[in-house]
Amino acid sequence: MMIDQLDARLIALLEEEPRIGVLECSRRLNAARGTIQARLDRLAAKGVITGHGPQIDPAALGFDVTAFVTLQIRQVSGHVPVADRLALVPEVLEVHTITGGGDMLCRVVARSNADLQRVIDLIVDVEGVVRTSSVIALDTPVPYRTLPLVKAAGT
Amino acid sequence: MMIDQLDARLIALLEEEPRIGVLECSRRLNAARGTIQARLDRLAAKGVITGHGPQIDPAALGFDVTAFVTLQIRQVSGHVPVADRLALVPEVLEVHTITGGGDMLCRVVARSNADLQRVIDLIVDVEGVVRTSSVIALDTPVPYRTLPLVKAAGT
DNA sequence: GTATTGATGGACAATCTGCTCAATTGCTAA
DNA sequence: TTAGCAATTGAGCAGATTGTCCATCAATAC
Repeated sequence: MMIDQLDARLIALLEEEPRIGVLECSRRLNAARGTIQARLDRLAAKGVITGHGPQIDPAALGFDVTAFVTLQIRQVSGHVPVADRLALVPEVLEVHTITGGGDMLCRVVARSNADLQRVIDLIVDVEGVVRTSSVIALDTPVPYRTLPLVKAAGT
Repeated sequence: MMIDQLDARLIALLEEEPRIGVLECSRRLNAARGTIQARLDRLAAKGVITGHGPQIDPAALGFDVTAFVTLQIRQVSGHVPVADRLALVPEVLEVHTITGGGDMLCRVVARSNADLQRVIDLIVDVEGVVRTSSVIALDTPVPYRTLPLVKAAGT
């Protein structure tokens, strides 16, 4: 879907100050309230904006350790049942299937390095998982963001 | 930081239906409005809730391809300048330093596989980057989520 | 016994929302 | 050029929500 400058500025504005309402947005962007409302509805309808939920920092909850676990699975049964099992582990935040022989990559968090071992054991125990290899994220110089992308996409 | 059941239910509620306000939350959770407001303020103050901005789906903007690029950097100058340069690329959504010899892992998106080549070239061109190896995310059986973690953390 | 913290219920004015309407603008196609 | 369509605009309205007070109360810590 194509978005224009107004959309991009709207998203950027909401990203920076989410508390402001539609009316305030319209004032800041020099547009009518109806326009802003229409834009937001469209962006939501097209799936660009998937939600407005609160963003949670796992580290603030005590899950200081983030790791990326690459796992090799048995090809026989496919990856769906494996993904379903992985989804049951709360510490698994994200699962992707990736190129390179039906393997998967998942992002996990844990309370400590020792706790990470427990989480990894949970993953290894999943039926169909053959082997895992994990790397620990030491630091996150660039935390997840989409703003630059949105600005770049705004035509 | 410790959170209790009420906090967890509050976050879960907002995650599922972000549009509802504080008042509606208090009704659904059988608590006073002031309580909910205080909880939200505290969660925000403690850094558990980092923001309420709109969540953007890069795929809906035309960035259908997601890849994870592991990169090896020259140790000499450290990773900070490299991260700074990577942050300038809009398609780079996230950068971590990881275990395994000062390497980095970044998540990138692109409009197509051909476009991914362009993005990777941008990364390779960054001063200090020695080599890259990337895996493409074919599917995402479990998209990024924190809800199960929050529920598990709620004491 | 006495602070302290968090929860509660109530109140107020000011503001915002959802919704509708009619007029206007900008752009496309005939 | 002109007709037509989609988007934008400005305006209005009733109802709901917000921010911000306050006094009270229960549980906990000192």
